[in-house]
Amino acid sequence: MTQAQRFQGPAALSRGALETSSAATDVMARMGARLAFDKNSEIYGQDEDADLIYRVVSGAVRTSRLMSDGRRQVGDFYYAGEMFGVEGAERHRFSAEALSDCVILVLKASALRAAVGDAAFEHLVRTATRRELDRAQDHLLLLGRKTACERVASFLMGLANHGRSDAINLPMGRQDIADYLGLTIETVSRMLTQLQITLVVEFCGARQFRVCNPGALARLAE
Amino acid sequence: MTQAQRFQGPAALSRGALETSSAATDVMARMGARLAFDKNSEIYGQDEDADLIYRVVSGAVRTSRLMSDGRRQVGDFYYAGEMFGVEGAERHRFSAEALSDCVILVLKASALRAAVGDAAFEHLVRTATRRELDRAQDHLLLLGRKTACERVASFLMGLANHGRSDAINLPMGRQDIADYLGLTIETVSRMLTQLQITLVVEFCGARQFRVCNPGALARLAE
DNA sequence: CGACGCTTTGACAAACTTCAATCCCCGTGG
DNA sequence: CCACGGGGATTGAAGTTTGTCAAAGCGTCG
Repeated sequence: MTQAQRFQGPAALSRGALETSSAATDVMARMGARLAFDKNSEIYGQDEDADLIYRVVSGAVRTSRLMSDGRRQVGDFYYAGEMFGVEGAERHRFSAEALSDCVILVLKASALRAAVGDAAFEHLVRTATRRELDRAQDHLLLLGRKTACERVASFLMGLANHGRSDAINLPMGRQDIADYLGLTIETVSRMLTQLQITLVVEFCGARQFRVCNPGALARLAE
Repeated sequence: MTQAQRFQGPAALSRGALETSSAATDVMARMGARLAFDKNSEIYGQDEDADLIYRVVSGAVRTSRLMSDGRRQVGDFYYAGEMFGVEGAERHRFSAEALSDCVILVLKASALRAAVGDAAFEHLVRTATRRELDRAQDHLLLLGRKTACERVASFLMGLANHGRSDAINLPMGRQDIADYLGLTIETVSRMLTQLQITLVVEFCGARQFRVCNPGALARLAE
């Protein structure tokens, strides 16, 4: 919350695909603080206490870890409706930053626990941690064994499966994609043009695309 | 347990660094089946039910995931005293294989739960899942952003910190190391000789080494 | 309209992989 | 005890992929 900009009144909930249990969702909407973060501002830092629970209302968030020389690994991206910062740990191992200007619901873990009960809270933490682990393990295979083209294809497919509309928006810049995929922006860019040339996807502007050949994309992503 | 070779009578517990709570450890030793696995045999398969809890008695274990064309990513290695296969999920996302001939304690999760109580069991699963996630996240940075040399150095340092003796044994072959680090065996080999030439480590045979310059190793590993 | 930031493209360099040959243990059998 | 055989490990040379550096293009926002 180091960079919180302003409070906001209650607003309609967005409905993400990876929603948490509705009881916890309701409690967060009712009791949580609605904070606005500017693009690229830090939501929580590496090694900070993990005693808060976050949920994206609007905008998008990335988690990342830095090496001392500035190399960065992006852990994951979170979109409207998704919970983040819940990994069952005392302290965060990654920091979280706003990908774009965004609104985040924040609630103390202890408050949520009191509101929904121990069992429901434990279950929520367990589910969230589990989901983080699953994603990290998929990510491991991607970083360890996939080619640049496969990585980019996997990434686009993940986004495409996430949203349900035809035209898919990229909320993040090339540098964020590159740091997520373990590549450079130039390589990401080249692979994107290659996927366009081969008619797998089509871009209208740098931040919006459509999948033309889902089969080919899936085959490339493995 | 598809490849279990023979049952063994109770034996003294080994004491790994990453031991589970002693209550659970005792229960596993008392109630768990002691199974022997031959080198490279499968302990559990990808997408198998995760209703068993495993603990390495002797030998070592790797978890891995295969792509359809044979590329492999090793998730992690587990040594004597360590628990594995506990990720809080319904099904395993990685398979587990014996790195060497080894003895594994196996117990049904439901039996452990009944024996130690719900709270202790939940805590154990939560802790184990959390540890998996931590390791996966470190691994992510390694695969996404470290050079071949840094990866090998990180790997050797991890092993060195694990054991406490001066001479450290490598229970796995070069192919396993390569698949863990997202490299080829040749690159691993080259980096190992480079680390020897620069007097960071010293090998006596392909499977045993000593850290000569811990500071340099840590610096390389970041 | 102009400036700035982000993205794309190109040429070149470096890192890593591939393929192939050789080496080195290490256990086995004479 | 020593020679032999075999699997894993190392080394070398060449090739491929990806990264680096630099320039140009494109869009957006004052």
